[in-house]
Parts: sequence; structure tokens; C-alpha cells
Amino acid sequence: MINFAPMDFIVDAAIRAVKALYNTDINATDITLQQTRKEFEGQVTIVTFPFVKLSRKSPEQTGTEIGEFLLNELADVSAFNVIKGFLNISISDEYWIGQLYNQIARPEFGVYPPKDEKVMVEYSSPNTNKPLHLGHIRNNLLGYSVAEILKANGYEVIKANLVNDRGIHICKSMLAWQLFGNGETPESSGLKGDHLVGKYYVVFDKEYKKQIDELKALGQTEEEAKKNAPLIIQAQQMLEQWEAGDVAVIDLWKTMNSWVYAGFAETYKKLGVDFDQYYYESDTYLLGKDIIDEGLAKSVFFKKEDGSVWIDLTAEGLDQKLVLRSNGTSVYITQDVGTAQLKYSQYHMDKSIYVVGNEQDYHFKVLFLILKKLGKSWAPGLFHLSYGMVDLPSGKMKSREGTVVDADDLMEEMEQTAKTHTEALGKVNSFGETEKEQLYHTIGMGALKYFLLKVEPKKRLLFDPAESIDFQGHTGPFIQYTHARIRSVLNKAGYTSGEASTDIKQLDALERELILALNQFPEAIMQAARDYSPAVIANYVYELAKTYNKFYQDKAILKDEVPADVRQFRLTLSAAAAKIIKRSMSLLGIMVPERM
RNA sequence: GCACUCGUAGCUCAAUUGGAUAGAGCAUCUGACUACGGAUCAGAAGGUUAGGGGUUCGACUCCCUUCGAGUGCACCA
Repeated sequence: MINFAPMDFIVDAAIRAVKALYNTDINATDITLQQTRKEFEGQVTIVTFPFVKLSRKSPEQTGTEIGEFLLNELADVSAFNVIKGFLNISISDEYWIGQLYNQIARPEFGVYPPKDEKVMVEYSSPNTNKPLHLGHIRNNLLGYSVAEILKANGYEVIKANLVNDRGIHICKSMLAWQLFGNGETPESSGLKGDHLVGKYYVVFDKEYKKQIDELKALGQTEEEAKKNAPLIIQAQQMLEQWEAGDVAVIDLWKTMNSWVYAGFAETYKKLGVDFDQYYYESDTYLLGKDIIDEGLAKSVFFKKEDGSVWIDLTAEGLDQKLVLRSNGTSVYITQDVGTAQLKYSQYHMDKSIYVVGNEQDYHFKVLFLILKKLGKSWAPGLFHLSYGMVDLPSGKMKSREGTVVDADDLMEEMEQTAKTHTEALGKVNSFGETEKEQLYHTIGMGALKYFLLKVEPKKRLLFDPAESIDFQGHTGPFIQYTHARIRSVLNKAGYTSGEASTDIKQLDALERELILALNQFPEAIMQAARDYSPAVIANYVYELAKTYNKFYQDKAILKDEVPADVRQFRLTLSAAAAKIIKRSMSLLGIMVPERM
């Protein structure tokens, strides 16, 4: 059996120590256990300041008393030292060696047993009027990674994509294509479908601006001109026709959306993300009205004289929020109420995560509050995974000003950079062409994904296109390289997994440090899930790779002077490191190569 | 104006959730047995954690306040 809290035996003993010494009952949560800092002797540290009140003795004395107790009680505790309020405990090398062979080296290590709980992770959720950009990449990578992390924690996960396929924005592209497109198609133009549609979105905007200027020249104010420009009026008409089911408009809409979907599919594939369930706003945009009725009956909502329906959230520190227009049609939040219900009715999931940018913080606060007030039993399981915008040095990305970092372009560039780096090192000259292409993709995407995922989701991210993403230091390729190098050693040694344990009894400091790092993998997985933060995994695996590299640099494995049992032991240690690096990276959606 | 989020080395990020002398990478400088793979490793230098006040054994972390940045505050989505 894999033990997911290997240090619990220390906690238990500490509780007994406090009981025996100070006759007080404490809980496991009262004990702060942390890894001992490298500059001190020991591997596990108990913070003993909180017990000083109970012992009425100095921190040093208290620590010493508890230390003595642990030393007597636990066979695996080999020594301790006390510095101020910190009790540093040394655990025997036999324990750590056993931990490696019996826990860490096993395939199930870090795979939590099924929880019998379902989570839906909604992410990506693109508009169908333009191609994906860097902001979408962050969204996609976050969503995918969080889904993988939740799976590793034993959840059943449904990855959902709510496609915003209707509305004025797509009508703008459609109209511009109709007026200026001359029947251009992805085939005829050689453009990827989403880029083609995006091109006409830009055309619309350009022509629209022209009309605005003309109207202003005729004496209209900016505001008037924006409202009166023929193009915007036409686009609005088109939307009405769409809603009325006009066959020609629907046909055009279907055609152009199909172009976009083909383009998205390509981008998603390259990004390495996927979905179990697609929702389309064209199907869901009318949902939610019946729930508004339900809420009216329960007096969660109230109706104004003009017929519009509202919810009053002033008691919660928010405002009054409209949920139904006076003409009876629904608004954005109404749809989301309906879609949330639809999702739940379909899957009965315990949790539902929305991966959406932080500009919608308020929206989700209101949405979740509405569902709670409606008494939905599943409302507490809703969570908005809010992430920061990706900014350029010049500020926000603006599609109209052409400062958007296109997703396809960026991925292409990353592969090119990977190619340049790799060729300069000249280590893979024996690779075939397709093998090389794959490798460049793996490394380029590794650099990009790691760059985006190592930052805490809620923080905003600065991306400087002029400064290429690093391949050295705290980066994806650094970790990939560590993996490739371990694999190389293992291959050279002809190592196969599951080889017999050795009777090694003592550890070198670097070996011990490495086992400790490996041992923290399950905790990192758990913390990443608790915080919905791939950054936890990213930083963990970096630390691990660094620890391995330090070990590797200093300790020979295959050299002649290394005794057979030590060699065998270090191979097991290396194999475990490679495995956990690979698994960690896969939680980030990053592949690791065998050679690079 | 109101609300939310953020502010850590020149730059990009950490800090075991309130614990020890705030750690990494990049950039700069110095070094590594003729490389079990140098996309590596060792070292130097770099900090009043935006400023001020408070809470306590202890604060980057919690509270108040000032400053700065971002976002939101539509019968748009």
C-alpha cells in the first residue's frame, strides 16, 4: 500500500509526547511539520513555539523534552537537535531507503485512489470570430493542467468547452465576408479557417471606423456616428435574422463556424488539449428563463414596473443585478444560470471549475450567489479559477491594433527556436526528420508551457515578444534535459524497472536529499489540487530536477570505482527521479524526451 | 467615485499557508576532474518584501492607512 502521509507517525508521536509530558490533548492540526532547512541537521522539523504555553518552559527545553520522547519511542528517529523553537529530527537512513524501495519506486506512487467525486473543468471557451491568442493559450494550459491534477487526486474529471458561437461579433465577420470577401474560402486563400474569419472581423472594424469618420465629418458626434453607421446597423439586422432562423444567414453562419472549428481543432491539437464535452451558446443562450420564474416564485428575484427582473445583492455588498430584460429576453448571466443547471443535470458533478480570466470576477461572484440563493444544492461546489491577463510590455493585447500574439504563430516560433538551439548543440544528428520535428515540438512547447504555468494563475503575466523565452535555468527544457540525461544513464546501464533492492544501509547527503525531494511528490499533487494551481507542480518539479542534477554532478553511478550495490541503488534512485519528473511534467501537459 | 486583485534582487518568479539568516533563474563576474550528456554544476555580487502604523513569542503572509499598477461597475457577451 502506498502511504500518502508518510510523516504521520511523527505527528502521532508528537501528540503522545505532549500528552505524556504536559498532560494536554492536542490535534494533528496543532502541529506544524516542515522539512528541515538544509543548513541544519535533520529532515523533519516540528515547530515547538506553540507548546511553550503548555510546558511553561523555554522553547529549547520544550523541544528537548519532546525530542527525547520521540527518540525513545520511535525506532526510525535516530537523533534530534533543538534550535530556538525548532525541533529538528533526524530519521534513520534505513527508513529513507525503505521509503524509496517500498513507496517511491512503485508505479502507484503519487496516484491517489479514486475519490468517487466528479469535477467538471470548463476552459478555453473561445469566440468563433477570431483565432486564438496568447491569452487563450494561458487559459487552455491552465484548464488542461488543472484537470490532469484533479485526476491525479482521484477525481473523475469532465473537461468542457463552452463555445461562444453566436452574437454580434460573429455577425460582424459574416457581414464583412459577405460584402468584401469575394467568396474567399480557406481552400482558395490557403488561410487557416479561424484566421480567415478573423481577417474579416478586422475588415469589419476598419470599414466601420471609416463610416464613423465620414459621419463625424458630416457633423455627428462620435456616439451618434457609432450608432448610425450603416455597417453596425446591418450587423444588428443580421443578428436578428439569425435569431429568427433566416435560412441564408444560418447557412453562412454554419459555414463560417465550420471553418473556425477546423482551425481551432488544429490549434488545440498542437497545444495538446482536449475536451470531453462541448457546449455551444447557440444551444444554451435561451436557457435560464424558467429558473428565473422559479426564483420569482421563491422571491429570490423581484420584478420592476417595466417588467424587468432583478436580484438585490446589496446585503452581500454587491449591487442590484438585472437577470431578465423588460422585453422578457435573457442576458448573459441568465444564460450562465441555465447552463450551470444544464451541466449539473447532465453530470451531477460535485465540483464545477470555471477557468475564466479575472475580468469576470464580479460576474462569477454574482452568478454563484444567485445559484446559492436559489437553493441549488450544488452551488457550493462552484469555483471560478480566475487568472490574470497576459500583458505585453506595451500593455494590453489589442486585436484591433495588431498587438495580439497569435497562438499559432507563437507555437511555430517556439519550435523554430527549439530547432536552432538543438542544432547548435548537435546532439541529435542521428535523428530522422520526423523524429527531429517531434523533438522540436516537444522542446518548444515545453518551454512555452512551462513559462506560462510556473506563474501562479491569479498573477498577471508579462510576455515580451522581443525577448525569447529561455531554454536555460528555471525552464521547461532544463527539466526535460534532466530527464533525457537520466534516461541516457539508465539505457547505458541496461537498467529495467523493478530490479532487486540492495542492502545499502547508509546514505550520502545528496542521496538523502534526493529521496526527500521525491518523497514530496504526493504532497505537491495534493497542494496543487487544493489551490487549483499548476504552478505548485511546476515549482516542485524544478526543485526536484535541480536536486537530481546536483546529485548527478557529484556522485558517479556507472564509473568503475562504484561498488555494485551502490551502483544498483543509484540507478533505482535515478529511475525514480526520471519517473516522477515525467509524471509531474505530464500533469502540466508537457512531454519529456528520451534524448535531446 | 465604489468594488476586487496585485506590488518581493536590474528583469522573470519562489517562500512548506503565521515560523529559523526572504530563496531560485536570467543578466554581470569567477571557476569545474580531458563530459556516466556542459540545455549541467560550484561560487561572487545583488533586498528597508512599495511607504507608514498595528496585531504577537514570531509578519512577505493577518488588520488599518497612503502610494502605484491592473480589472470590473450595461436592459453587451
